[in-house]
Amino acid sequence: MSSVEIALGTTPEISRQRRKEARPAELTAAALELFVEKGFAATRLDDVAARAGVSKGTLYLYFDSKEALFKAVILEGVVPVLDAADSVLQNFEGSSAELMQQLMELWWRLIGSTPLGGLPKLMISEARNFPKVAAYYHDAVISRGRDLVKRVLQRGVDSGEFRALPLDLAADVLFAPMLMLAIWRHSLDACGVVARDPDDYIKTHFDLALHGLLRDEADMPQRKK
Amino acid sequence: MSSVEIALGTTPEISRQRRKEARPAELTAAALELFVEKGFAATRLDDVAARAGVSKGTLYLYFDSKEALFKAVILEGVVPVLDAADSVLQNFEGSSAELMQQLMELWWRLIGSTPLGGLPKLMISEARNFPKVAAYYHDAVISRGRDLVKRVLQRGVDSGEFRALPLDLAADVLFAPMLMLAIWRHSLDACGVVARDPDDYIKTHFDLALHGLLRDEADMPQRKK
DNA sequence: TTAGAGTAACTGACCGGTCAGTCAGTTACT
DNA sequence: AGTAACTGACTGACCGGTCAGTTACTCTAA
Repeated sequence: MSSVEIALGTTPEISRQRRKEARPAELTAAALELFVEKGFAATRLDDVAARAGVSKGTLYLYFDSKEALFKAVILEGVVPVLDAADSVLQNFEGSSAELMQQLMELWWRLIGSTPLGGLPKLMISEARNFPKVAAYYHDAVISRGRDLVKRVLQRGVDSGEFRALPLDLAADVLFAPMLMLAIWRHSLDACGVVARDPDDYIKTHFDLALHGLLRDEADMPQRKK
Repeated sequence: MSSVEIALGTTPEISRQRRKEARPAELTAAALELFVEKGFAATRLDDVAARAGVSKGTLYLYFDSKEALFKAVILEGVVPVLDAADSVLQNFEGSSAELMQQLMELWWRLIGSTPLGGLPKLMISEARNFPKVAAYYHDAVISRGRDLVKRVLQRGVDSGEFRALPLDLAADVLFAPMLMLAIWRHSLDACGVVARDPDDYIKTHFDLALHGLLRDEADMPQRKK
């Protein structure tokens, strides 16, 4: 017994007491993966528990029901990252184009490319089954994210860097390709179909968002034609 | 009995014989709605049958299993529209910008805004549960759609109208906002949250796609600063 | 230091409701 | 009378949720 503890090293308190604190996060992490992979209804709680290394009974020590687990998965996730983004925006010095790029890369690094990147797919799939949770997610994540993008756009418009555009609409349009990239990864890409390179994709998105498809109209007529 | 038939009008063959042909489409239409709303696993076949106005037993006269019904829902849908788009592209005379706008509006009118607009959400949600179906959908719909967009882009590049860009990536980036618009409608929008106006959204997307965010760089320096 | 009482954390067999899938029987048409 | 189309009660597997029992740890007292 005690020999085992010693063999494990200098953290004998890791068992039981300590696990009790870690368990909820372990369980929601396992649940996030499986909900994203299979959907809420098709995920069995036995599997969630097994992936977290416990039995189903233990799961019910920490969450009242499958739905409570789902809520916890959604609620725990993203808010701190939005705070981080907020402060980046606050303190940034430089062009608004650079700022926008920074924020999109931040999002991809901290959310899109991590397990949290499954949340958009999950929320989209289940919104109509859990309208209350969807409403929370909308207020706490979506509209806050949209505001963030809008503020970047406004900053660019104010400085004369960006054209004036309907901010709400432009924010959604500009973020849509990022969301689709994350969604792709957790749906068709995950069953061995494509695999575009995320960095190239983001680069192209950014190039298009800034300059558009058209060749520069101002010097088009001067050249020829 | 026969009085009922007469009362119903001039199509007495509408019952039985005639219905037998119509049934599969009625059932897949009902199934599409419910699969999109609730997801595949959470949809009960009793409900599908009820929405199509028949009993569950009848459903099994036309489809071997729930999974077969799902496949039918996916397979029947979109291919004819892609053919239509193909021929628009073939015969179009005018700028490539106009062509692209035409095709996106066509897509929105014939797919995005109709019940078929739920397919992207459905396929995204279920791809990993039905990798075979996902592979078919990828080949028959996605990569064909992407090729379509790529050909429009190539046309624009050839005529000197568009800048040269990586076509695969640009096609995905440009279509992403359209997909997100359709997905939105069937997830968060459907539980009374937002409701951006689709026409305005598409207009903004198109404006951005062509011109980008930046004010025209060519005459920026000339003006001031 | 250690026996052993006390307890927090965890387990997994079990229960009951739900639902995909079946089929003997019914209905509506020829 | 014959039959194609349809029905809905039924069944068995599955899974969310429960709880009596087990394990691993702590604390106390001799």
